Amino acid sequence: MRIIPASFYRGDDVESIASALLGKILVTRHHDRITSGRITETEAYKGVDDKACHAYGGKRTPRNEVMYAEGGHAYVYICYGIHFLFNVVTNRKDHPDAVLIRSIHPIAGVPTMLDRADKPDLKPNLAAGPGNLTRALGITMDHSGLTLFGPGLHIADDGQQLSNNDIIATPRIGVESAGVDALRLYRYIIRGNKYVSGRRTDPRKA
DNA sequence: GAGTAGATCCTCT
DNA sequence: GAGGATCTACTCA
Repeated sequence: MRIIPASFYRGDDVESIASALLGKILVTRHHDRITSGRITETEAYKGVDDKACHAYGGKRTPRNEVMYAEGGHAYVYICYGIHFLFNVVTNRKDHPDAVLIRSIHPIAGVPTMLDRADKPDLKPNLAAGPGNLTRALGITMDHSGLTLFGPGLHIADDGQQLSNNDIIATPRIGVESAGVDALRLYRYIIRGNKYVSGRRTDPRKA
């Protein structure tokens, strides 16, 4: 198991990076409590040209400033006032691409995750969906701006390989206000994996 | 099993 | 003051 190097995040093809992150291991350590899980669902957000992206049109605010940092940083923000959402910043400095990590398959520290999520036993939704994921892993605004190579937060590769057949691309969730950009196949999930957010309504049906 | 509505509060305009 | 990259419980078939 090795920590993914900075070069992995600094390419300019955020779609490739988003699909390549599937199967990798996301690890957090907080007060010596280690929690980790295999990434099963991601979404690509393609910088200034993507209407669903916080940096669309070059928008730059204190909140999204981290997106303009060099690839390999964590971008965490609060959504709907209650959920933390965890993104991986990609591309070079001043190119604000990001990959939203939506779901993991819990591996290490399951009791800790259950404790944080206030759930009695392990179910597929323990860390499925971006809000549930950050809650289970203990990710908060304190993690925003950190690099993904430190002891408290990193993404590792345990050598597992996924073929193109194992990966499904779908439209992203919850971004219908982004018009045609909402239809782009920028969401990636592992085929047949239970540990994926189970939103039951398709935002495109309307 | 599928669809709907309410909770909740930060950020930006 | 409006809107948002969500989640969960509830209702209905």
